[in-house]
Amino acid sequence: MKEMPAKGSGARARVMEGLRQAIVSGEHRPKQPLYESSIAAEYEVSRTPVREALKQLQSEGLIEIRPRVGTFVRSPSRREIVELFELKEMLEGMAARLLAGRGSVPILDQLDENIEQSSHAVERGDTEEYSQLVHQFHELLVTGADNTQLEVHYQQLMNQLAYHRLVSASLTQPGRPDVSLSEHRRVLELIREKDGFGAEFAMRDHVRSSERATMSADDPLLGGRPLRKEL
Amino acid sequence: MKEMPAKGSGARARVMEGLRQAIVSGEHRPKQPLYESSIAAEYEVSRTPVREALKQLQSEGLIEIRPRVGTFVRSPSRREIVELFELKEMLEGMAARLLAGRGSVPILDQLDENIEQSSHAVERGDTEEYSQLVHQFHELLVTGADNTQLEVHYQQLMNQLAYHRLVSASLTQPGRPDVSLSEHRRVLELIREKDGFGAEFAMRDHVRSSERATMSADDPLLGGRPLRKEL
DNA sequence: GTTACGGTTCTTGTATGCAAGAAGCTGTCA
DNA sequence: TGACAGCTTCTTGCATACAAGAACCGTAAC
Repeated sequence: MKEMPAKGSGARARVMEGLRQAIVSGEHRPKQPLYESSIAAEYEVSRTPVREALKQLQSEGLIEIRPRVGTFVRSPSRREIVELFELKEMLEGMAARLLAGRGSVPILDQLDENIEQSSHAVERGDTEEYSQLVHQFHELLVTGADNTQLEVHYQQLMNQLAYHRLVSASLTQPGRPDVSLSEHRRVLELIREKDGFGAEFAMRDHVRSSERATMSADDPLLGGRPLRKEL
Repeated sequence: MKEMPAKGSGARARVMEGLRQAIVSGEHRPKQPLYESSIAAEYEVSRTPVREALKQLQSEGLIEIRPRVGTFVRSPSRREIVELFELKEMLEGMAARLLAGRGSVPILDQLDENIEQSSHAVERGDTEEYSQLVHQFHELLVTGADNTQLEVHYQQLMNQLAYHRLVSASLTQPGRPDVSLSEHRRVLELIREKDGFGAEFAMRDHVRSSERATMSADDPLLGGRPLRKEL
């Protein structure tokens, strides 16, 4: 009916990308209802592609569809967050080990560059900038592992966590950025030394450390209360 | 239109469950086309719930939808299989470690029982029976870790691998069942001793050992050719 | 005040019709 | 014989109409 081609391929893909972005970024708050008809109107498509997109997002754990009732943005419980961090620890540890085993690849230079920029950001006390660099560091690591399946599961996991929101909150704790940065340095060092298991465990330690910092921080989108009190 | 209630809830759930089972079990062979209209007719529903089910199965990596062309059962490439095993190693290692950390839980007795039965099956040379017990052992381990997120990712991974098919093939190699069983014993032993990291690494070693056996075995559903030659 | 009941109005679930694009076939021409 | 253009016939993609169930609100009885 409408001939607006918009972006890439079909209507469903467009809707899914838009919704996922909106949910992960926090634009759509947890528990918020998502009406098929509203979304359809917003994207100027019919309900059919919207429904298909919603079903896929449900598979990814981002939303919850209660039959004949409604669709809602899902917010992980405290227990789920702990579980997701446990998984994150394994996946990122795996990434570090695999990357160490790949020898010298260009991505290592990007990681060096990241550490360099992070160092400056921390010195300046620019937590917003550092927060993004942290995100990039972890992304580079997982990408550099060169394992597509790992990447897929990792992305799904991170979407559920709405990770960048959490980490931003954790970095406001005094001293946390310095600790975080030195842990990043240590991981990269071991990767450069091709010490696979050393890198894996340094990374796993780092994730646990980051988890502790995150869980004791306040998340502004969860009502500003510490996560440790949520459940 | 038809009032056959069949199983549980809605048409989509029924179709999805049926299709997933058919694909994972090998009833639908790789590369085989799946026509929406045929499936709709088979389940006596319209194309709409079928389409939604297919989209979800695509998210899980079981099928591939080529727009305006058709839907096909996906078969992982050799590279993907290697990647999936690398993930499996981490996830099952994690499960063993978590289970060791839980202390004495009833599931440990089920694992003992499993080892007991496995022992008899191996002695009798009943590889079919042992194959199922292997499957159960790994399932029990992951379930016993008591981490829902882990379970979800694990199940998704195993569905993609069509794991039980692969493992059946690997167990036909002479001596393999004995090695496999003794590795299972070792893992459970370390779990009983509450040695988390010991259990994790014993399990990871076991998965790698199992991977090597699998990759050199013939898979009857992949044309009977060794996987190592596929790509 | 509280509770039970009925109807209204939402929501999502499913069926169906039509459009768009891809693959393959067929006939023609060089 | 080989190649190419056009058509036929498939497929999925999307839009729309209708059905079914859930939540909610108002009313009446206790």
